[in-house]
Amino acid sequence: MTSITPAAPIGNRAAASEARKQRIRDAALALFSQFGLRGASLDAIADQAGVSKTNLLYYFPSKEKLYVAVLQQILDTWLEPVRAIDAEQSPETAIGDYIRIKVELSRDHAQASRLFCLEMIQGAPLLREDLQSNLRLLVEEKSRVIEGWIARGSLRPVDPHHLIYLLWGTTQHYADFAVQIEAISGRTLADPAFFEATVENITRIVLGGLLPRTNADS
Amino acid sequence: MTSITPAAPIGNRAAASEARKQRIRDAALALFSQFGLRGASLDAIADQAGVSKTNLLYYFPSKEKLYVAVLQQILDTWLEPVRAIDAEQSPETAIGDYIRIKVELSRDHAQASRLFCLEMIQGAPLLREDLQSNLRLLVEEKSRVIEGWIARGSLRPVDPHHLIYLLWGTTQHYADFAVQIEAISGRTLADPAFFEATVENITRIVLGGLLPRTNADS
DNA sequence: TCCTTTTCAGACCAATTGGTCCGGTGGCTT
DNA sequence: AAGCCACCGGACCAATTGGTCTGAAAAGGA
Repeated sequence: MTSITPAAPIGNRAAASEARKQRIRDAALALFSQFGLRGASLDAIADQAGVSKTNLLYYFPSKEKLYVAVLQQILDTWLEPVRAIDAEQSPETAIGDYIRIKVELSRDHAQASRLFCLEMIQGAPLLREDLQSNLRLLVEEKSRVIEGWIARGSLRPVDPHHLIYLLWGTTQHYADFAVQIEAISGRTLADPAFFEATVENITRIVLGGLLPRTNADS
Repeated sequence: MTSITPAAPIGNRAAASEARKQRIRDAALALFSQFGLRGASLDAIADQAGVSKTNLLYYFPSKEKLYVAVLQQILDTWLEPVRAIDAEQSPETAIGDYIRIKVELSRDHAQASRLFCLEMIQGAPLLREDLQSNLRLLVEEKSRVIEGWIARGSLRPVDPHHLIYLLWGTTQHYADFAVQIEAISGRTLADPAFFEATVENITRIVLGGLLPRTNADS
């Protein structure tokens, strides 16, 4: 409790320990994201992490604690792009940037995206509080930014909530349904051309719309 | 094997039997969609269905068989709206109708949507074949319809695949992430006003786009 | 050096898992 | 009436589960 972690060198001990914990978290993410909290066994996680089950339980005192630890590490990463939305930017660049970053996340942290999705499907028993307070406030804040754009005339009228849901749903889809997408189009976000096409098409639909433009509407 | 099911009256016996099977399937859908294949126990399913575990295993010889039976019942329902897309329709009504039907599905069959999502996240080990053959062909067929619209000038250029993914992802989102949406906006698709707002906003964004219309582009 | 604290693993445990066995019960045909 | 057979449930089983206990290396400070 009163231990002062030595700042500079980080004793070999602590470093190795932290590395082990991270290996365990990574293994847990891989298995939890595939089989869920109840579906993944500690044996399998310990095995994949290359440590004994006892050792795993030494670092994380229970399965649920481990699960929460993994989730927590994800959450911040996930909301970061939302926080970055700024009223000073033009809606074009703000939304365009957001789409690109979210698709990058779907490419680079697909497992995290899937675990988050799993947790939501199950009713988010461990995150509900967080959602109702922090996330809600964040969304309200960004909604006002969007409403500002609309009032200023630089965005056509739309309910900010539904816009945010559409952006979330669309971008997450490329991580969570990667198997389906690969089965259908034979491509993956790992393919740079497909990645760019994804960003480009989503952006074009959301910003420009699908219907041809007549010069007779607002 | 050689039994000929009596067509008209359906003996009390067979009717009760079928009713039981359906109750089991419903219970299985509820629990599988929440905890996944490995996370849901046969005990819990039998309990929720109001039958003994032995009786459940009498109708469905193994857990996996039951799981597949439930999935199969979902698949057709799910692809129905895609099949309905028709080249003769205008893209406006075709896409508008599709969005409305999918949001209705998200409202009325949220559990089915979630189970489908779970299966995808896990890599769809039981559906992979189906995806690579049937679904792929269906998507290719509808892609050509969309390309026809574009060629005809009634739709702005877009990659049909990404358009389909966007529609899937957005509409599914309201079922799979219902908890999140409720935590943030306090509304549910069960609320008719919220349902209409959802359909309306998605349609407006996809068809009309967000950027204000200048009279200086295609 | 000695002693405390951290770190780690093998043996073990009670509970739960998917699934089987056996014995019944009630409807339907002959 | 009689017997066949679809139907159903309680007892049971081997395997796996999350988690504990005991005890020993391996540091690190004195």
